[in-house]
Amino acid sequence: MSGKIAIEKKIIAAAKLAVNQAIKQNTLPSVIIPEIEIEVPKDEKFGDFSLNIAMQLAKPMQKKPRDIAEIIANEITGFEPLIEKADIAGPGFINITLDPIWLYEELTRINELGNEYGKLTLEKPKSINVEYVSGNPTGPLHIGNARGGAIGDVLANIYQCAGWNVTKEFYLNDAGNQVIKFGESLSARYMQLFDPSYPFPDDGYKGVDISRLAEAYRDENGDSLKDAQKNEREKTLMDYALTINISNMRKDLEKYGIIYDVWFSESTLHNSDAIKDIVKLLSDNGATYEKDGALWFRATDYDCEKDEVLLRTNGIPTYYTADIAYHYNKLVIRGFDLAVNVWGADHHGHVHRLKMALKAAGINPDRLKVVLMQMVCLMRDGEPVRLSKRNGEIVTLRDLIDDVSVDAARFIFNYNNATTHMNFDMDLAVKESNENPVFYVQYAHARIRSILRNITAPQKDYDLSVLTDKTEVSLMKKLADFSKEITLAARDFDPSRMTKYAYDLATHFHSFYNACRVKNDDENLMGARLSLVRASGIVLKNTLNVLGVSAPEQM
RNA sequence: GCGCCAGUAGCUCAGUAGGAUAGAGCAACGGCCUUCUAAGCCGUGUGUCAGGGGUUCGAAUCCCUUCUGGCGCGCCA
Repeated sequence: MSGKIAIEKKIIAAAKLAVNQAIKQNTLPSVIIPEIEIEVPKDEKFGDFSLNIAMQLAKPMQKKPRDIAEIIANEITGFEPLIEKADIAGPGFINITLDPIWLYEELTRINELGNEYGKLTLEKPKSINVEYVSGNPTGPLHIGNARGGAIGDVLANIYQCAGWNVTKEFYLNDAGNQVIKFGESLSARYMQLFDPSYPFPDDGYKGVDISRLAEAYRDENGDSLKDAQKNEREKTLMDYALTINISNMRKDLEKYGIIYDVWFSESTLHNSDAIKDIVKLLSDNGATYEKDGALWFRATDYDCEKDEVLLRTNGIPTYYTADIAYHYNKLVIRGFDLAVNVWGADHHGHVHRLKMALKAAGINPDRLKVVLMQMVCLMRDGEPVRLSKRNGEIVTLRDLIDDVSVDAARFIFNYNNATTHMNFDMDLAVKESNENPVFYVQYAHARIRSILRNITAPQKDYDLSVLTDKTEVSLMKKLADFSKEITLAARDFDPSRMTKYAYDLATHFHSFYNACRVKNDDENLMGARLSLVRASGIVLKNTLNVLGVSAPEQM
């Protein structure tokens, strides 16, 4: 444990002791003490940390908050040597100013730990499965998958950094209606190569990629399927095309910086007893009934609007059933402590249903966390680009990373909260100009590396207490925030915290760079500043690693 | 109709478990390189936090309600 979290814990402990001491000495009345909160004030003139405990105690103690604050402030310095002073301000805040020595110690720690700095270690690491993108293999990955990929991959990295055992997983929807439709579409396009009037199914996939796959099969294998049974033709073309599509998805995702630990096929659930087992479990728990020849889940018993079909009249399980079996596999059979899914917001209706089915299966629904992300609106020439999957007009992940650097795409997709509708400006992203925040951050890193290349100083212990400039102090404070940012990003399932932190850190570094010259006649000052530059490089690079964005040596 | 997400500066968005005077970037204007990367820094101003109630020492943040936008409510996935 290092950084700001450790310091905050120390201050909270001291505050607790101070309150108890005052109660013991009868200077404050004896009441139940709420959990003590600590925060960093926005304005630096209010000190390093701020406590609001006096305001919270005002009511139960029936005293003025400022009076309580004064008593606590007088006691607290005696319980924690790092506290330089404790002031009272405003309605009753206790503002804590620390001895800056903690910042110098933190700087030393960063430089000692390097790549390992900020990584948390848990006594009992929990296991987490992060599932993201998870597209249908019936077509190429699109721009929405690109956002989900960036969010999920970074989220997984954050948990890794926070000390969890992480599995990155892709759920391949290679079963069900859409795959059958895929086969029918391929078959029709294949037949049209020989007879242009051959009918195409109304609800078929109209994308050009389908025609290309049919052509590719003909070019490789000739016209032998022309006279085959329809079923056989569909099956053969489907298997052929799925293999190609899945391999392309894998390649595109790797290019995008995403490497999965597990590719999980939905078809394995159908081909094993997994679905049968989950249906039996739900039935044994009394959560199902038969109606109209289908098997239903009593979702209305679990706070849902309506019941849901598990097995259709024709005996084929629905997507929902497969998904329940899949999550049973994750949480029970493979035993992950937590399953996190990144889904498009258009699937939000499915979240509660799935959780309730898990509950009916005897699993705590809180062990499933779904991160919903809003749709991406693609902008070109200042106008929204209308996309229609039905007509085959989509912008693919491959198109995107052919135009935009992977670094820019991953950073921009994580720059906003997942909950915000996002405008992705193609022109801006292609421009790769300084309007793009990722270049600002990478430039800071390149600058750091450049300084370290140009200036060398003998290895020795410098007196870091000469780092007193306003920009130096706030940069050191920002560096110490790293592990707290990881903790909060993990707590809130919010990867956008890390891009914001990276941007903020870059700003603090640039300000320092402009205010303080590293190269210096004062040997100690130069050495101390080099330590700060080196530490900034380490933390910035560690942050970029979590984001899966490169940290360039020069630009 | 019911449900989920959102509404903050001209635009794109932050706002840290309710905290002190609501902030960045872009756009506009002015300053800073004979010295470590000017893809940078510093300064100048902008708000009915969608509207209305409530909760309390304190609300952009929590609750209720109205309005606006996006999405969902299939024996599709």
